[in-house]
Amino acid sequence: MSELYIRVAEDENEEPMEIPSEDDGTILLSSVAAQFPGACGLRYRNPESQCMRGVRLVEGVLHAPENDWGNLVYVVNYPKDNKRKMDEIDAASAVKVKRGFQKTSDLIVLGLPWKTSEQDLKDYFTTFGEVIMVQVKRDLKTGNSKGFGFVRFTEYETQTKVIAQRHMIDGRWCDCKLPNSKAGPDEPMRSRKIFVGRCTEDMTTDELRQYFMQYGEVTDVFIPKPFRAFAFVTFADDQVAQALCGEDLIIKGISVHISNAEPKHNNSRQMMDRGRFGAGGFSQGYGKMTACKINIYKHARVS
DNA sequence: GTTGAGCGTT
Repeated sequence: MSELYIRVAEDENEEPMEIPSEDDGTILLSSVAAQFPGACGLRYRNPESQCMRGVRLVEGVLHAPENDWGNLVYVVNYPKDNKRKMDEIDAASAVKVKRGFQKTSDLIVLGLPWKTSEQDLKDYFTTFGEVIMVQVKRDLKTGNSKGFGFVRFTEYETQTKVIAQRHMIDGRWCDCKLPNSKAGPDEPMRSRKIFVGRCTEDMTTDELRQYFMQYGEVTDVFIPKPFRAFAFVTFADDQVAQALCGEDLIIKGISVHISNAEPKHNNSRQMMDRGRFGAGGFSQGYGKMTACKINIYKHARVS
């Protein structure tokens, strides 16, 4: 069995994507997750019983049912579909967050007509959902609009919908985007990187990547050399990283402890950037920081 | 009194 592709889809009715197998006929979970970030497994509909069946997953490797992938379309499993142990609830909710339940943030509205008022904005955006706040940015002296403003919705779904389309406001096409401005008080600085304590020397970056993939897209794994019994894992989504902090996870039978990765202190540019957010680099109010610091100082200096 | 890609006085 070699150079095989199996068809995988997000949902039974979605268009499948072909995923390559390994030489031994297995499929790596990482191959699936490369196309479907956050995927933690596969399932398929058994043609005989018409029931959904799970695909065997061992150490990040998916095994063909009856040693033959056949011509079926396999469906991606995400962690939120799994029954989870209590101590994994935080991680599961992290994925829920990743899959839609998120705090809203201010959106910048670009291209407003000069005449558009805040009331106009509110009237327009209320047609999409409940509006918390609108602003039109103006010249302080003249009071003239600068042609852009901000809006914030109650529901995250509304925000998603509004970002996805263009808007005709008072006769001009406008765009709503996530601002690239600095993290404000409503959007605290959050690391996408976690500190993985109590690692053993036989854990490889690949294995850590395979393991943490189940919680969300992993963008980096770093194991300091020489061996220092900890590692760093960076996720694409900071909320996944944050939700894992404080967890004790079992990797290769070993209980590792997850905590916040302290920002590096040997980079002047980062120090400058973090200055805006306070001395620690993170916003106040993170109860888990203490445990995190203890861990870091106990093990080693972050470098 | 103008303008048309951008990024928010408090």
